[in-house]
Amino acid sequence: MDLTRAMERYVVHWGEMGARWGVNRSVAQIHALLFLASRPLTAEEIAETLSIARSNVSTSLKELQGWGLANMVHVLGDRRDHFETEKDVWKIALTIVQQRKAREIDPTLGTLAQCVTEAKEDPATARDVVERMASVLNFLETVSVWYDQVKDLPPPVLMKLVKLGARVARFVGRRRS
Amino acid sequence: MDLTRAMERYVVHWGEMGARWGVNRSVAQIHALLFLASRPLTAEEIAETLSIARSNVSTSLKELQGWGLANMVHVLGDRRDHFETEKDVWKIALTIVQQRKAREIDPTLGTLAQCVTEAKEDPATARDVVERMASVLNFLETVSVWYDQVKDLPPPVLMKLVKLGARVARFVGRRRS
DNA sequence: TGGATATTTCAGTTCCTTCTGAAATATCCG
DNA sequence: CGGATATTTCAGAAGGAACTGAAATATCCA
Repeated sequence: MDLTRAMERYVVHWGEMGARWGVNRSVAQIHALLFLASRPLTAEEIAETLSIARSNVSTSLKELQGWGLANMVHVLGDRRDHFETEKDVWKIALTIVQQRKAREIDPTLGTLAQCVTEAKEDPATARDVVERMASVLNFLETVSVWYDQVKDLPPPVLMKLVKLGARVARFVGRRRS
Repeated sequence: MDLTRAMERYVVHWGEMGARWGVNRSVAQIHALLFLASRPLTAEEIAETLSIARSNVSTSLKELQGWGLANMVHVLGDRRDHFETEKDVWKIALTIVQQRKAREIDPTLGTLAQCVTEAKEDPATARDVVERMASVLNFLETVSVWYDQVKDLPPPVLMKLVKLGARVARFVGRRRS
């Protein structure tokens, strides 16, 4: 696929952003490309457009599918697999958050809970240390519960919630200043 | 410093979490150690406790200070620099978000704005492509503005906001089901 | 001032992830 | 079936971030 200068810049930047957040650069670039593309793309096209090896595209697409960020679709009369992605930014963001929560936060909750339990039983671990561990656990649990409660809201409602939060913030801010 | 089993596990896990989010493992481990520690630590102590090179600790501490996540303090009668970190999890979280926003989101807003402008002027870039770029820009701007409005709230108020959001979510959820 | 202690810098090494190209496998269709 | 096309797998190469140890620098105090 031909990329205009602006599109190329977008894709490259997205790749860099991904890299900074622990996402493979190729994976992030491919996702950006699929997001911009006006039609599903074949792996071959992706490889050519981004100048990366065909095999790399194959692996990265698997990765994206695993994250729920790319779908395989078929075009009538074309044997090849085509790929597309969700175009609603809010939905994409929610998917990413959901995945990272499931893969990283939830296991962390488990580990931290164990650490706290173990630390409590161990007299060698100072009380204040245990309390700090517990405060992190509590923080992550709070954020986690909150996420589970808002995650199923449709994007427009979510948007309103955000704006509501901002309004409350302004109100509280005025009272404090 | 001596680490109990639970503490060691905590520190190691935190290092791994950091690595997954694009934070240097040593940096994350050091921050976790300082967070747990009941008193400021010297670089030497940190190096020994974590079994990493003294020079590595030096660099990592600089990094943490740059993020506003570690402070140098001095202990009476001790020439060496000691380091400590904020112990309030909410404050730590806000600091991290703030830093990542400043370093990554804000520059991205600039780049995206340029991409959109350029794409709009370029007839070779399809209209729907420009619109998708713009939707990402808009999304990041919304989140950004929201953050700027809530970032100065004291943690307890923030906590209430989160709970309020959850309540609204339940309410909306009930109406929809 | 000079020796001792503490810290930083940096070139080179190590380690790990990512990427490639070739081969293997799968799928399609005449 | 068999040739053509498409996809995946995987061993090795490349590249880059992180780490180390040694040397340089800074700081302190007798």
